[in-house]
Amino acid sequence: MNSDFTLAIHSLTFLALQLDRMSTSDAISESAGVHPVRIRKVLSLLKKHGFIKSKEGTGGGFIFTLDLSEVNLWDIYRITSEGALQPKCPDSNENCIVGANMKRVLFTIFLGAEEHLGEFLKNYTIKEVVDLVNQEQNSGCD
Amino acid sequence: MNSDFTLAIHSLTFLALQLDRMSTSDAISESAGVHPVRIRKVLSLLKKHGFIKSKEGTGGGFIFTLDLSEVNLWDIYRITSEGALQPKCPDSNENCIVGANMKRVLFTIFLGAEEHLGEFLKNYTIKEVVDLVNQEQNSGCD
DNA sequence: TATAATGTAATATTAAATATTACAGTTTGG
DNA sequence: CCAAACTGTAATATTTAATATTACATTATA
Repeated sequence: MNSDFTLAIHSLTFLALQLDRMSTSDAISESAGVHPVRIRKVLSLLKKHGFIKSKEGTGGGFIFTLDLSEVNLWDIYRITSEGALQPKCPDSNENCIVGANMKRVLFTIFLGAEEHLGEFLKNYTIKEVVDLVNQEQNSGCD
Repeated sequence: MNSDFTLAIHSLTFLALQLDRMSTSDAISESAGVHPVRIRKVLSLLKKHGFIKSKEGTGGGFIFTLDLSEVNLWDIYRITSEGALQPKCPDSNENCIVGANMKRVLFTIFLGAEEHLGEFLKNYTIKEVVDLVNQEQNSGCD
């Protein structure tokens, strides 16, 4: 799995603490420790789904559009990483009953696993994540 | 996540269909489409946990030691891939409240997610996987 | 109209997964 | 007892996936 999912969570949490103004991809990337182009890529997905809006030009950036408790981690997972749990099996031997069928069997099992994971992730909205971040010791300096 | 987990499932399923004799890493690797050295590495983990035993030398190989319904996918996951769900966050900015705390918050959430996933994986034993493989259309040729 | 931003494609770099090679140790059968 | 067929494991090479970088078009603002 790539880390688009956690980057999306990080970005939305960042935006959640700046609800009154736009944040640039540069600012978010500095917080997350990744390249700003990546932030823009991930956020363009979230924008498509209406979680945030963006504005180009001077004073532009990204800003939350929904209520913090309207966006949960399962929503974000599906947008950024659906199917990522699926193992990338090498082509196995079609002449062996195991090789010929294991891929499909695993696909079915992992599909169920992802759904199950979803039930867990639905329990966390961005609001909860923000609360957890605030509860942690380190209050940062900026 | 690497595919040691699915390789382990594949290997054990292979062994489950050859309960009366030893299977070599070469035979398993042909079924799974990976290098035999990798099979030996993964199986050495399963051996440590008593799921299988091995024998060196002519006529040697690997063989199941437990009942098929004694080994479930959560057992196998923990042995081969525990912690693999955890995202590998880059070092984020300690001067930002989000950057400074997100890593710990995500760690906690993903720990719970993995536990939750475990509850799902416990429902599948190797016996069930074997049944599913047999139910699939393609019966192989070997 | 210069500047500061997003949007996105193309390419380069880095890191992770996997394969390969090499070889020591074990068991078996001739 | 020795050659052949295995496992066990470390070291290295290769491939693939993730990420970063560059480049530049587009949009907005002052």
